[in-house]
Amino acid sequence: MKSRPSPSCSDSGSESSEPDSKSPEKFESATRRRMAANARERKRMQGLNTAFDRLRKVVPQWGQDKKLSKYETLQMALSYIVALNRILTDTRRPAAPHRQWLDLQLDVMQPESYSCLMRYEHPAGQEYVHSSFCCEFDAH
DNA sequence: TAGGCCATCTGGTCCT
DNA sequence: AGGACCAGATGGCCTA
Repeated sequence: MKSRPSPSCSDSGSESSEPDSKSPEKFESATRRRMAANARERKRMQGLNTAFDRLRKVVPQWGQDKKLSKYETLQMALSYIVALNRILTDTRRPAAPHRQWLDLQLDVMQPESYSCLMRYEHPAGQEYVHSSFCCEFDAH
């Protein structure tokens, strides 16, 4: 959890404009609603981040030192789905060996999609990291 | 130090 | 009316 920036008014809901123009009751009510809305928004974003974390776990990743950003995660998921779909629909190929997906993936991915990842120098140097994909193939 | 990424707040809009 | 969702603004943290 990060420290809260709280630009003007942390959790209190700013209501910076004319607090005197409302009755204290209304002002309090508005403040409570704002705080509740902030809490809901926080919870919603936490749920979204949880979903991103789950997505990161099932998406290929080179190296474990740096986790994919949200944008990179979405790009990788998209490319991954396309690659898997291609494996499934390509009738000319025999069942792909475990690592063949990488070739397919890089084949499918747009340069702008993976350029941010290429610093990992995958093939020669590092072993790409992915668990669920191999599990999928092991299961079949 | 600049730039990227992120968490949080906030106001607007839409829906129930 | 109130909740969910969204996008913009803001400021903190981290890395090159």
